[in-house]
Amino acid sequence: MVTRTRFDDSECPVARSVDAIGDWWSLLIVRDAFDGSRRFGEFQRSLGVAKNILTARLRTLVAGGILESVPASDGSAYREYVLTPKGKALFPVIVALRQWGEEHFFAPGEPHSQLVDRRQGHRLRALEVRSADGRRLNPDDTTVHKISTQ
Amino acid sequence: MVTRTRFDDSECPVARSVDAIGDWWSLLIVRDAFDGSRRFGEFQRSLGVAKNILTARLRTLVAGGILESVPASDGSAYREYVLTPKGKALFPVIVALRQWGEEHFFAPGEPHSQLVDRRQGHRLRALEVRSADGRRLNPDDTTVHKISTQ
DNA sequence: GCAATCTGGTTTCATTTTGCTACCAATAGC
DNA sequence: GCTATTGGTAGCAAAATGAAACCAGATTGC
Repeated sequence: MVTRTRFDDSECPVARSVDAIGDWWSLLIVRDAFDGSRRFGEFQRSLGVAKNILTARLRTLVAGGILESVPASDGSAYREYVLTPKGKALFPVIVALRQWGEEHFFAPGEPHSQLVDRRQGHRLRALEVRSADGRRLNPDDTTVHKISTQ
Repeated sequence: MVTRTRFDDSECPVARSVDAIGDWWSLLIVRDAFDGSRRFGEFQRSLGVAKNILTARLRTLVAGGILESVPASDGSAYREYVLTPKGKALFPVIVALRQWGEEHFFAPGEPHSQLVDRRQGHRLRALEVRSADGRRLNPDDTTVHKISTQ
């Protein structure tokens, strides 16, 4: 699961990312973690996922360095799952998925949960893909160099 | 598959997005489409996926309005699969996944494919989550309003 | 114009993953 | 101590996945 080299495409960063979080539950677990869920039971109630599946996903995410298992913050003997820096770096991915979903899966005016700026309570600005010198880029303005040495 | 209300979380845009593209192959198909793949055989060779699975995924993506089946651009009788506007709107998602992958799954100097600005051949700027008034936001600077009427 | 090949699938079947339910040990509350 | 909650595991049925064989229509070579 963690090292799943199913095809010869592994020099692509997108493929490695998808390998790490590209299944139905993992992304939603990460989303819940951003929303403040920490405990096994919180994830389980929020997602309605079977417990054995949740166990497996949490283990994979911990093994992948996306979540970390830490002592519970309430002083009890239980554990909590919190995002590592690597996990927090998924923020733009979650925001991108959220904005795409808002735009394409809800009728105008249809209610949905909303991610807002804590300071002002406003919706976020739409993500923009930009060049190194700051121009806004559309898909057609970019191209993939097959291999590069960073 | 298209309407898979597996849990009561469907007012969340992230969940609907993940429902549409959140499996291993769909995101990679979309990535390939951004990279210029159009034909069944191109996707199949690029991904190494079983043909029956690819058939199913392409059908789901077309049904979801992400890809569109159009007559082949070379004048032959075959079909091609191209991104719809809704599919092209996934660009920030793919870029976010790519940048996260570059950052966390490659050793410094390890070669990988790279998405570059076509005009200058430079790497893209890292995506930034910003508030409506332009401040850069970290995960902790945001919060989720459970329900909102757009 | 005919055979050979290529494209884009479908079918079949074995394997893997998922998900539901029941169960269970350790902890917490009282 | 007794009971409820937390955080799992075990067993099993159903669904998804994947490999391989097969196939029809389009295209190419000659």
